[in-house]
Amino acid sequence: MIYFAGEGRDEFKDWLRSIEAKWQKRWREARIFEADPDPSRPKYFLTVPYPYTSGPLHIGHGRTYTIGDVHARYLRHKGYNVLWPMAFHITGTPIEAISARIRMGDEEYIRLYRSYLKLYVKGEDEIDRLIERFKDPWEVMKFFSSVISSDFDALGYSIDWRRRFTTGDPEYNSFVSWQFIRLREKGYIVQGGHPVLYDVMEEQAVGEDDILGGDEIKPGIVEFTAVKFDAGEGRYLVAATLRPETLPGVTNVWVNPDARYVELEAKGERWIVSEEAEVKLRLQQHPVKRVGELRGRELVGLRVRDPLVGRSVPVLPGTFVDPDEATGVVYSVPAHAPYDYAALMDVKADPERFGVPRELVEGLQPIPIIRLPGYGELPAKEACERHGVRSQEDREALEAATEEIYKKEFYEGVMTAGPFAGLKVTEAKERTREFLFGRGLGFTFYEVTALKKPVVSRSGGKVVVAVLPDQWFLDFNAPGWKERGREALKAMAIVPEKYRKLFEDTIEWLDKRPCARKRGIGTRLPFDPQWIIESLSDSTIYMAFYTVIHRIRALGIDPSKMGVEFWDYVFWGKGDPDELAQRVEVSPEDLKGLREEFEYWYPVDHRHTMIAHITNHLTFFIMHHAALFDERYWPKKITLNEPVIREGTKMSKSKGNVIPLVEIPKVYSADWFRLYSVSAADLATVLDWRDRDVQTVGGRLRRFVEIFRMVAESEPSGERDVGVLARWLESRTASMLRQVDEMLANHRYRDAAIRAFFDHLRDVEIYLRYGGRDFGLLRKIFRSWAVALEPFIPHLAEEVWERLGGEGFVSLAPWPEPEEGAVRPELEEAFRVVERTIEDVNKILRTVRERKERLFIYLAPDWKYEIISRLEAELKPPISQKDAFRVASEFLRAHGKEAQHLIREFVGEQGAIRHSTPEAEREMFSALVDMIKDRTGVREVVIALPGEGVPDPMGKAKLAIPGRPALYLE
RNA sequence: GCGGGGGUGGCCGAGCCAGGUCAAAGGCGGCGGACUUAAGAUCCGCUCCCUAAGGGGUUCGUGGGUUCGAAUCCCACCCCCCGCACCA
Repeated sequence: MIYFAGEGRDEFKDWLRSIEAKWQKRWREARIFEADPDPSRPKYFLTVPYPYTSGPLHIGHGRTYTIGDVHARYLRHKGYNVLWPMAFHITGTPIEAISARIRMGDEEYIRLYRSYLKLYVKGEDEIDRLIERFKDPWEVMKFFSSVISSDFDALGYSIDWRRRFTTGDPEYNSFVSWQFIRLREKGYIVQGGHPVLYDVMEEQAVGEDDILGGDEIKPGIVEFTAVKFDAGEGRYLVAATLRPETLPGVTNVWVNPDARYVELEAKGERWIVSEEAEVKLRLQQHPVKRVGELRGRELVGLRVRDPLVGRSVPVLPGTFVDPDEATGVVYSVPAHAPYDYAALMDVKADPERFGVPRELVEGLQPIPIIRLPGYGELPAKEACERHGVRSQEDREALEAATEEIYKKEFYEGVMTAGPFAGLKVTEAKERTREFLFGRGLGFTFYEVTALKKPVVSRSGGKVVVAVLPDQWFLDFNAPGWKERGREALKAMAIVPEKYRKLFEDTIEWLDKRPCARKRGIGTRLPFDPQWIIESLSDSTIYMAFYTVIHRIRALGIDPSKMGVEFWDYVFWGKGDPDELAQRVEVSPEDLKGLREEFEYWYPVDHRHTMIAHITNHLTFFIMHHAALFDERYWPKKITLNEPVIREGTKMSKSKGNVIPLVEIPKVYSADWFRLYSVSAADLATVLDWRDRDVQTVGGRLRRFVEIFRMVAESEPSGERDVGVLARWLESRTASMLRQVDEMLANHRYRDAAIRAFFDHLRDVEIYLRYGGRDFGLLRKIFRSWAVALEPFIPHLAEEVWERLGGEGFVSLAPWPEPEEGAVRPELEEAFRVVERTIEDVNKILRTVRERKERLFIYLAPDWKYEIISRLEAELKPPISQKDAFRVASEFLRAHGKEAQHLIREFVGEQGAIRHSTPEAEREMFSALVDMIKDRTGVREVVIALPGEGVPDPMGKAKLAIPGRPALYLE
């Protein structure tokens, strides 16, 4: 029979793959996962975020989608009409950037994409052809969405593909336009200034992946405080600092003597800054005009006045000053800034060398203004000494010293001078800024920060910070929005619950968020079409789009005719459907059908994804639903899973240890992967992909198939096994069905997979080895077992189901509900009693280190079970000996010492004596004699039932207690 | 720094919310055995320390506390990981 596993490993894998392909085809042909409204059944709308189609997915994605699929499949068994749709995300810059780089001939990228293509297509020619096509972003997206959907099919995901779309489709654009128009009407969208990284050459904003060195140098934006030092006659030397609170300690101002400075006309004033700063000021929306140029050294000796305490200080030369950092002018606080301290000492030591008149610097002394625990008056001096700073050229040592002082003073320092004396540094900093800004004496100056400078874009342009004056924002702090968001969250289930706090905090922390960019793929802002809606902002309520897109397409509605009224009607039920129908050129019935389908499926019952999405996507998902929909359409539940790592290390492109999803069915198999990825870790645990463990799961899977083969090929004898082990296995099956049901309902996927597959497989093995061979019974068990296994290993389950004569697809079979009384706890406990006894025997054997041939097992007499039942019924911990003796007094009278011994045992264990019924224990021991022999290695096992007169040379029998028979080995 | 999550036996990892059945599931690794010409696969046993009969001792980051009883609750401390945005 061809579908059975062959002998070798590869044959088994081949067989698995062949049945997987077979069932995938059958599911597709029978369209069993296409979900349509059915008022007769409860609906369940499950979504997992659509993938971004810039490259192949990996097993981390696979874990998340598999969990979603397991849940969808489980709920179909529970009678739900389950909708699980999928689409593809193409919005934003990455896909466009890929094409741009391939067009530019970027070797690194071409190599990367060739390696991706190799996963899917054969032949260098074909790869070349595709790379050529990838110069068009649409082709990138088309290719990857197509292969990703094949990957999903190959893993057996039960997706309704009719609703598939991409976020670049015209219908989607119309939908997102509606969303933004309505958000704006509600006052949730505002416009304002916003700093961004900006390529001076290309004259456009850049993201991290547009920057050379990309993710390694971590480019960012930092806020300096520009401080205007009055040079008289309307001229100001504009210094910039990260520590405005140190202004009271200023002793001088530094300029780089060799750098070029410019004098700018700004708001009726003259500002002096470095030449490099000029363009930055302009980009940051300061209208400036160059009116003069000068060398840094020309400024030396100039006296300027600080705007806070009004001290007159000289301008001095500092070679450490970088003209390309902020304004290229810094003020000096030698008491608290190591650079300033070192530079000041340099100048004072040898003024001539710096071309400074001695009298200009002679009197300059550090001015302490911050008290710092653990330091003296001059923390900067101490830090310089500790780090071995010899001059202002010791960059490395100075950086270290600066970092030390900056951090310490920021968090621990207290001002001792100036208008904010007595305040903490953090507070003084804010107050100083307010003071300066309020009086026009300072402003925020944005600068690029990075681990390595200079920061240059991939196209070679210098990257600076620009302020966009007309950036569009989602204003999460708009009146009422957050309240609704909090309410929505409150009503929602979060699984695992421990992540709820993070959602709550994220909602609080949300402020204005830029929601559009000038580049990339996506939907244009309807009210300002030069902007393209940013990719997280256009993916917040798209689950609603799934409910109708397939119908819109089937009806052939022209996207350009839809307009806001169309979506108002579909989602809000607003407007006159007859009139609208005419406008979009469909029948009123068809239009109403759209509305009805939306109403049927909404709200989203369940969204599953990875925890990384909490602080962005998922919170927006909640917020936008809160903004645009009625309470009854707010999402009901979010479940989350941690990521996947491999052999203890993170997967990353650079390490080359990423396992692409497409390889899974080739190297392993769909069911194998599914079973492993669900059983190897809880939702809240990082899944460590270990090949050793994966192999173990494969081995178990194979064992399952072998047993199934035996069962399926067997001729049912017609004779029913009524032995205790058969009854035990039936009970185990019933309890498995109950437990797995409950576990899956509560998203305990790992526990469910272990119980349904591994534990139950072991039970079946035990039955086959030590019990009977009632194949009729086993067939029955396999049939309900197949349903419980179907969410995890759907292909194998279908095979089992079909082979055993199940009707239709097991994927659609109802969950088997065990009859009342099908679970027999006393049998299951009796089995455990036997297992524990085996452990005891082995412990004895190990301790005595002697070969023993024969094992006597003496079971306790009925009256001992009666004592225990009585005590259990009447006493709860803490249990005193006195109470126990009182409760069991009649037994004490009847059985004396032996009863006393038992009661003491009970008190000692505080009632925790695990046992079954006398009948079950006796039957089970008798039935499992062979298992006891196998596992202990003794040749003969004698089960001594009470009163049977079995020899008891050591008088052990009286020590027997319920759940723990007495033992004698000889 | 702020916010969040954690620290369990050689390793990974359950248990902790609802304290007792916890020397602590399961897997991996290791050791021994069965099977086999052999290897692999599979199966069985063992795998903190002591122990010549199922016993005892010491363990769940560290130190205290609550309790008849703590891996589980409380306090303090130490250490690790993640997020801090306009980016998918």
